[in-house]
Amino acid sequence: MPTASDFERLLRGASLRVTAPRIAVLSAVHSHPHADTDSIIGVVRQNLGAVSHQAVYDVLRALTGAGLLRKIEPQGSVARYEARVGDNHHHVVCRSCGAIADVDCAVGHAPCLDASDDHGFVIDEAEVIYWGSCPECTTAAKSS
Amino acid sequence: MPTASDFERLLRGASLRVTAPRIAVLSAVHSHPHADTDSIIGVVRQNLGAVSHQAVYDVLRALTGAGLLRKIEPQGSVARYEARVGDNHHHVVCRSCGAIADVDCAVGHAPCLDASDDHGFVIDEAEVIYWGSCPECTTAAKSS
DNA sequence: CGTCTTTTCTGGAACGAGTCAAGTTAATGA
DNA sequence: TCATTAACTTGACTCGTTCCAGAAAAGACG
Repeated sequence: MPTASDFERLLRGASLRVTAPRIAVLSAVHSHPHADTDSIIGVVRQNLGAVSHQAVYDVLRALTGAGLLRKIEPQGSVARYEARVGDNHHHVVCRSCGAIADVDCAVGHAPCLDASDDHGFVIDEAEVIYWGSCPECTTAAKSS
Repeated sequence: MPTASDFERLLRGASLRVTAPRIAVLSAVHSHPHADTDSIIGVVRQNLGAVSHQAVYDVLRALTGAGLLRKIEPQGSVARYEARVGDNHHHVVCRSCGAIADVDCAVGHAPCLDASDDHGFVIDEAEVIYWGSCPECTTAAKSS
């Protein structure tokens, strides 16, 4: 678990000003991976007291733009953020409860970039979402 | 290009009532793949005259639920629909203009279902979105 | 340390895709 | 043809997100 000064270094490294809300948001996302904006606002307020939702939205956008956070938004879900960046990993999403888990890239380190016919597109990233049922929901479904 | 009676057959096959709005929506999605809801409403109204947006939303949900349409919603885009269903194909999306093209599954017929570590999830579908730049935007970027 | 400039934060209003609810219309099947 | 029930219309409304204008704070410079 990184400390406040780690986050400060991250921010400076991205030439972003160091502010309490930014540290708090970074910390919240690190400790709550895949959290939606509302939860992040909640966690930030627990640590800092009153912070406007606007500030959190701005911070999230700034950090996402700087590559410090990654935004994911599976179908039917609101925007979620995670702190694991730069390692091209993917996600499993549970159809019934919406739980999200990380999955490393299946076939090696970054092979998903091959499409069979790219229609002339220059592809720079492949985003994969696996849909299914999480262990809890699978168990619940069987026992019913 | 399927005809109205083809669509009628599709609807009956899914035990759905055959109504003008449904035929019009099916037809619109077939002729405008990857169209967003608003465009679909526009096309449907061109063919039928007044149709409430609510009706189109209902129809889209019913048809998606019945497996006659597929809903896709890449990040930063509104919901889009397509009529190619059941063949597990994927999409390339242009980062700058939002263009979408179909891509067949890369590694064979349905291999994407393997994740390296599934965390106990039971996976039934892999959804892949390739991000990049379409031919037009690539050319435009180079020449500038 | 104090001032200036720039960026960020606050609070509130606004936006837009999508949903809800109640009543009417029309497709289906007997 | 009639009853049943699914589908459509209308209009208000929710909710995540963004925009705006002014106030506050951070970093730069003398």
